[in-house]
Amino acid sequence: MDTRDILLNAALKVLEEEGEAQFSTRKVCAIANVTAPTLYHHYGSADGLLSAAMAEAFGQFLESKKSVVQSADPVVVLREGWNDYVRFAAARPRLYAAMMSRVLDGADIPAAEQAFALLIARIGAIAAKGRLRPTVAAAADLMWASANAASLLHVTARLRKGAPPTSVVLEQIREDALRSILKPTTKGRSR
Amino acid sequence: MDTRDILLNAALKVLEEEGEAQFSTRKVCAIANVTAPTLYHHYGSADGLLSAAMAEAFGQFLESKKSVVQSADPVVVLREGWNDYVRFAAARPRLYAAMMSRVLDGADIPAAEQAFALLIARIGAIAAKGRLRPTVAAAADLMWASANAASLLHVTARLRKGAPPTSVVLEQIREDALRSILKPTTKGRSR
DNA sequence: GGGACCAATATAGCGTCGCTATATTGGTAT
DNA sequence: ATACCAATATAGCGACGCTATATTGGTCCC
Repeated sequence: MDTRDILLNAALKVLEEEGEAQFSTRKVCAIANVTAPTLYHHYGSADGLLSAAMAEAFGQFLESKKSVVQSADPVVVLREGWNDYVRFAAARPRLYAAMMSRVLDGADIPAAEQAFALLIARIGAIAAKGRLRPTVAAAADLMWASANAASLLHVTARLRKGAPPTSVVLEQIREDALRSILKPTTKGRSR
Repeated sequence: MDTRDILLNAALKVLEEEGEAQFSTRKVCAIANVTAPTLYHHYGSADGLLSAAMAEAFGQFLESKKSVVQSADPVVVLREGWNDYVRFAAARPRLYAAMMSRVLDGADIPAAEQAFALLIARIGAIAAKGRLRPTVAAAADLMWASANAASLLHVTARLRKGAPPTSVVLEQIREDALRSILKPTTKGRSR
């Protein structure tokens, strides 16, 4: 593993274990056993390293979403993608929070846009089968919003008296969103 | 207006106009025409001032929510509260993003907890009329998540090709959430 | 093989950040 | 008047992000 990757992994480790607030170039350099200019040689700035780490996280996550699902039913694919998204946030809450903060800050993260594009493609597949009720764009907004809503419940457990969301609530959010974008066929929710 | 309020307003100005990333004690001090120790005398730390500013924003917002609604129907009250929440995020996206980032960072913000408590109280009023389907806690999670989901659509317009969410999508999110927590009476959604 | 070149890394230090030890002011109570 | 205390200022510390400069260690060309 070359120095560039060592730095990236060190950054991801800090983000995942301590959160963005504790992130610093010095800490990353110490973990990577490298001096400051090395970091700047490879990543240009602290923000550059941060962006690269987020992109890497988003990229890995995207890859897992692409590969895992293998159903012919586009609704199943969409649902599993939703589950993947929320599982990711639940498993690595600090990293998810950092990514969300960056999105909120208005930074453009290519991997995030690719993930959104993948969502649109998957919803397009549903539309192609004539099973979509609203426009693809509206449906994508709805599904994306609902996945983030569910993720937020995981990450902000503390605000809500430390209680993690029940699986019933999570399924409700997911199925509400799915139901509202799908045409009401008899086997609307294939479960 | 005393020095304490001048500092608070300066902080809110920076947050609203430049975002949390540009926030610094020196910048706030410069705007307030005050030196560093004055800030620390009144707020203890940069984080303290930030928290106070968020609390103030949340407090104003909470006050508007308390006062505006005046219906006897608790469902109407809940819906208007939801609308207020989302309108706030849409009108002051940088401030909303900063607040959300702090919640994501795990800080405990009394005003945010009060807002959540108010939500629980309002849902409790619905439960008292026997119109609630799930538990109050589950319903609160659902409504809170859906309001933040809708707010996120406003704030993250850039990620989604710069398109703000359509009012149709926003209403869909809101009514989906309401429908899923209310018992299916004939006049379930009073609209 | 011996320079020429260039990417990679180190040393050292600049400017700014959050924060604080200390001093000075100005009002208030005794 | 004096003592006290809240409020504000001066000045400076340590940690931060970042960079000017120097040194290493390959790789290519002749």
